Amino acid sequence: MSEQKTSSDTRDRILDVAERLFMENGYEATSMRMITGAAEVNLAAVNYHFGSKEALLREVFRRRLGWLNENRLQALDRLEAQAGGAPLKPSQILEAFFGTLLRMGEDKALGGMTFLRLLGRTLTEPAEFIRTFFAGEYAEVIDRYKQALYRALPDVPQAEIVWRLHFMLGAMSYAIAGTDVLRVVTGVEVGDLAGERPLQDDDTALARRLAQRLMPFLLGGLRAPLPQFDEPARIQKELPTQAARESRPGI
Amino acid sequence: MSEQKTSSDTRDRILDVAERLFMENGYEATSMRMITGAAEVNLAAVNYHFGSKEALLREVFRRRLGWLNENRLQALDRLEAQAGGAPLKPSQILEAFFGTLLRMGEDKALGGMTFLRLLGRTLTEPAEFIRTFFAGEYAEVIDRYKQALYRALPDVPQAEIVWRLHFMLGAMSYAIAGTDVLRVVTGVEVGDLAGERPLQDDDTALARRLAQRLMPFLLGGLRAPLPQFDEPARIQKELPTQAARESRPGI
DNA sequence: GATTCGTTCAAACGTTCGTTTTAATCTTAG
DNA sequence: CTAAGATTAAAACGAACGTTTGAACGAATC
Repeated sequence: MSEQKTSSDTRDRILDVAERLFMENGYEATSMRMITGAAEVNLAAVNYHFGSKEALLREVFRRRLGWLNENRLQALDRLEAQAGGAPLKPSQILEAFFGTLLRMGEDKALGGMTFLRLLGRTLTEPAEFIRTFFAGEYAEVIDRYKQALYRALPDVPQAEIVWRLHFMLGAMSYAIAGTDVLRVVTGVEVGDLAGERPLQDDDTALARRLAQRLMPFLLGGLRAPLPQFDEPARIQKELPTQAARESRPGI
Repeated sequence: MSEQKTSSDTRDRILDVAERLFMENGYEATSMRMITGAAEVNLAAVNYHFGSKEALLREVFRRRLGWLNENRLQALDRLEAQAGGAPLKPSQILEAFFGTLLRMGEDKALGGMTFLRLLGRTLTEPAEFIRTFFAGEYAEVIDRYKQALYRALPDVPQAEIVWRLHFMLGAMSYAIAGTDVLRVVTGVEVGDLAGERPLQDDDTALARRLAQRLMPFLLGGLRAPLPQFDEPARIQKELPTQAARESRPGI
């Protein structure tokens, strides 16, 4: 029961370095020797402290996602308590979900933009153990927020809400992961491209600006008119079936 | 057997198999032996026909992106000719850009959803040779469409348009790549999750449904109200500076 | 029939991978 | 201090990686 409270310096240095290198190179292209070399620890230290490379990646995420999803649930709890049973506004829900994440990008102690970029890229990684891990980590949060959106938008078919949640996750995921792509390929900053003043290489400013621009976009997409189908007419409004059995990864 | 191998038979089988395996496993996690084994060709055939594994990946994309971006430019040419000098409607521009792509998902001869998923996933891969390749392939198309959007939305700061283009690419990229993630992790189809009738395992239907739902979302996001900045006031409308020096990957 | 040339083949190349082993070192409670 | 356990160090493991080699094949050309 008593956790070993070693708080090993080696352990934390490995996690910090792995977080950065996985972000820069991807999981497969990052070798144990690159990690232990950059962290200035022995090669065997990773297997000693974490067991395997896969377990290392999981731990890199666990220490961040634990905080993230806990705070997301708390934010939703707070909003629902304030509303006193009434449905929330979509903007409140998005702010709680995406705002909590984007605030991590401004805080170096929570991983900063390094972790956000890693997360954005890893969500599209096809490796099975990664998808399984994310599905488990996100199951509760996604389900809670989906239910909140169902209540907030009672006139929108639930299938449509699921799709749009999917789209929103993608916009944010790619926007985060892509800013670095842009930087590397072009050598300029996103805001800089269209004439804005350049960013100091301060991730805090990037995270804040990203949040300010992403939120209106997501809200506009979420509340867009429903699509017109060219297929034979079919029921647009589904029952709130308990089909919420699924769990899926999201950012 | 009467089946006769033409000189390009091996080459095409390698490309088709590589396209599928890169999509399923990612570039790094797909070995030459997996590819040549599944294609039932000799291990050395890849290096003989393409030169290297990197060159193989580039060729997998080149044969599809050539068609895609050519058709995108033609679609834009057609619209601009019809408009006779007047700005296009944002919906027309999005339809030309994203619609052309999504139509590839409905056509097996153009790669179908397999290629779309591969594209969506590869765009976030951090390997330098991949980013460099995409930047070159997309430079002209992105620039043309960006200019069209500038003209279509003269009151929106160009920096904002660049950001929103970025968001739209992300929503589409992740939506495509994610449908398979969803299928594998949960064993159910996206539309199925919220009570819709299940899809026959027909990628054509998935591509069409995706397009019908994505387009209103993107349009809603593109036309959303501009963000309010909490930073000191600064100029919102930039000059059409020739900062269009950059080229960047997009889906 | 012999020659040529593009293609396929089996085998091996050297390197790097994640992991394991065994010993040395550090930390700390009795 | 000493014994015991936790951590680090150095070296090696077998497997898999992308690539190269040199010979064999097959269908045209002379």
